[in-house]
Amino acid sequence: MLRTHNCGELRISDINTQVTLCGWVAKIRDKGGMLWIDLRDRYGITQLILEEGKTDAAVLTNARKLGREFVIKAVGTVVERLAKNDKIPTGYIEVKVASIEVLNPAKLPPFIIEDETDGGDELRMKYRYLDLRRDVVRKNLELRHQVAKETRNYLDSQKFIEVETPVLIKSTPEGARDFIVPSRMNPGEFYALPQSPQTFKQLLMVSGFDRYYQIVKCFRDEDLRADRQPEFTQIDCEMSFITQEDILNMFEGLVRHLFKTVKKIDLPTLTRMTYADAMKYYGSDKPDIRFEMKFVELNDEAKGKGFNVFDSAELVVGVCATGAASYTRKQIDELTEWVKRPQIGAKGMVYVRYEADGSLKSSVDKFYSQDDLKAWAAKFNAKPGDLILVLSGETNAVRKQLNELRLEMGTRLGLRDKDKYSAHWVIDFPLLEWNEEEKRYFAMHHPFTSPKPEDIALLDTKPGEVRANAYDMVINGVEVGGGSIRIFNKDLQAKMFSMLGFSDEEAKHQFGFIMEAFEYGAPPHGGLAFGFDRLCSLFGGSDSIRDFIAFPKNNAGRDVMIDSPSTIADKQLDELSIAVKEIVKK
RNA sequence: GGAGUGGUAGUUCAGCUGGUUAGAAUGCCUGCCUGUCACGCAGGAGGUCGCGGGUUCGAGUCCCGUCCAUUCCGCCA
Repeated sequence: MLRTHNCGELRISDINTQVTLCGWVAKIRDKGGMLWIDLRDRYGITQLILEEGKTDAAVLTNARKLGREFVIKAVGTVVERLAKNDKIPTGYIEVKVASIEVLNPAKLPPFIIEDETDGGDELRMKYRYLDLRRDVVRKNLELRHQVAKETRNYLDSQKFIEVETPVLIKSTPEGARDFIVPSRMNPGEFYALPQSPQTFKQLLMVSGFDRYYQIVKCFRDEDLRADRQPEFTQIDCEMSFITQEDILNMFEGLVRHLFKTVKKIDLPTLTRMTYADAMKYYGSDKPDIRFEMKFVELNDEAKGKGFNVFDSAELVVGVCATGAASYTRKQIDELTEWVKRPQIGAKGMVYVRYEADGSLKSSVDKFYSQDDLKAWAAKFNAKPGDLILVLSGETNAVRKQLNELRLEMGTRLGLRDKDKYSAHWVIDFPLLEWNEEEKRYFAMHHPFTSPKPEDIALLDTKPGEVRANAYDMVINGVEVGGGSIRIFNKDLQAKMFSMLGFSDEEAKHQFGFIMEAFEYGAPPHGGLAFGFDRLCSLFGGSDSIRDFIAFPKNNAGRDVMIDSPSTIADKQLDELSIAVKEIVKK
C-alpha cells in the first residue's frame, strides 16, 4: 500500500501519528509564509500544511510548483489545527508535511472539480472521468451501489437466484427497435441485443428455477429522454406458482425494503388503482398521487347552456387548484397559452375563480349563471380561494391535456416535494391496444401477458376491452416497474399471437422455442421488472437518470467521451459481409 | 420526423432598438501576504461571438440555411 490512511478518516484522536496520504491536489492556498493543500480522494479531504522556517525549504519550494489535480503522496504528522473547520469531518486536524512526492502531474482540468462546478453538462460528459471525481456525482454512484446491494439482499432472502441470460439474442419485430449485431460466422444473419430477458426468464421458470432475478443491462434503439437511455439497467424478476397478489406483495416488499435501508423511510402500504380509474381521475397510467387534484367530469353541468365549445365536446373535465384563486388574469392567460402549446395541444382553457367573498368569476360568465357555477364548484368540493380549470374535447386527448395541466399546477403550487414519496400500483391494464396506422392490435405490455380469465370470452368479440393481469408500480408519477402474469398454455399463447396478427408460420419462426417449451410442463408464472436507473434517480431526487449512470449517452445516443458510435474499417465490414449505403458514407 | 430553448474568454454568463477598442465573474499567470479553508490584495494574459450565406454604410445583435447541445411530442411491447 502506498498510503497508511485515506483522506477522510483522520481525526483529533490521530494526533502525532505519522501518516502517508495519497490523493489529488484539490486546492492550494498559499498565504506566503504558509501554504495549505487540500488533498482529496474518494473518502474526503485532508488539509496538508507547509510552513516557512518549519518545513524543509526544498519541500516548500517544490510544493509551490504543484498544480490542481496533481496526484501526490504526502508524508507527515497529524497535528491539531489552530483554526478549526466545522464544515468537514477532518476539520480539526491537518498533516504537517515532511515530504511530498509527485506521483503524476496533471493538465489543468477544463472545469472546477467541486460540488458547485462551473462546468456545463456537455463539458462534464466529455470529461466524465473528471466529473466523477466530484463528490455529488460520486455519491450518486454510491447510492446506486447501495440500491443494487440491498436489492440482492432482499431477493436473496426470499430465495431468488440470480441467473445471467445471453446478450446476443434473436431480433423480434414486436415492441421497441432492436440493436442489431452482425454475425461474422453467419454471413447475412444478425443477433439482437435484448430489450429485456423476457423469454429467457420464462424458460427458466419452465426449467424449475421458481424464483429468478437479474440486475441486467437492456437495450432499446429508440429516441432518448432525460429518463431514457439506449442501454439501461433493469431489476428483472420472475416467480412460479404464484398469483398476481403474490407478485404485488413480494415486490412491494422489495421497494419498502429499499426505502427502509437506503432512504431510512418507512414507505406506507402501496395503494392500488385500476388503469381505468387512473385514466378517468388523473388522465395518466402513471399518476403522481403526492397530491389529490383529481379530475372532475362536468358533462352534466356544463352542457346544454349554449356554450358551443362544451356542447360539442365529448368530455368536459377539470381540476381544482386549491388556493390558486389569487392567480391574476395575466397568470391565467399565460397558463392558457401554456396548455395551447403544440406539445399539450389544448384548444383553450376555461377558469372559474372562487372569490374570497363567495362569488364566482369565470371566463364563461356569458353562458353560466352564479347558480350554474355554484353547482360546478360543489362537484369539485371547491372553497373560496380556489381556482377551477376546465378543458374539453375528445375524451382521450382532453384527459392527456388535463394530466399535463394538473402536474404543472401541482408543481407551481409546490405539491411535488422531491423528499416526499407516494408509491402505488396501477392494475388491470388493457391487454391490447389498437394501432390506427397498422390497423391491428398490439400487446400493451408484451405478447406473453395473460388476459384476465373472466375477460377471455371478450377476446373474440371486443378485444380492446379485455383486461390483462398486468401491473405497474408508480412512485411520484414515475413508472418504476411493471410486469404481468404470463400465459403458460401453448394454445392460449398461440391465440395471442394470432390476435396480434402473426401467422402460424411467423409465430413459429419468432417464438417457436417458447411455444415448444410450454409443451414440456410450464408452471403458472409471472414477474416484473424495475427500471433500476429510474429507481436510483428517484432515490437521489433527480429527474434525470444520467446523473446515476457512470458513463451515460447524450441525447443523440452518443458517448461524447469515447466518441461512439463510430465508423469501422472496410476490412471489418468485409469480414461481416456488410455494405454501408453510399448515402451515409462521408 | 416535429416543436421549444441555448451556442460570446479555459469555464459560467451579460451584451438593450444594428453603431467607437465585445464586458463581468471565476479559472489561469506574475508579485505580495504566517492560520487559510469560496483566503485576501495588486497587476497581467486570454475572443474566428458554433459554421456558411444574406440584408445593411455598418451584424455578436436582423433574415435564411446548417451543425452541436438540451427539454418535450411522436416513438419507447
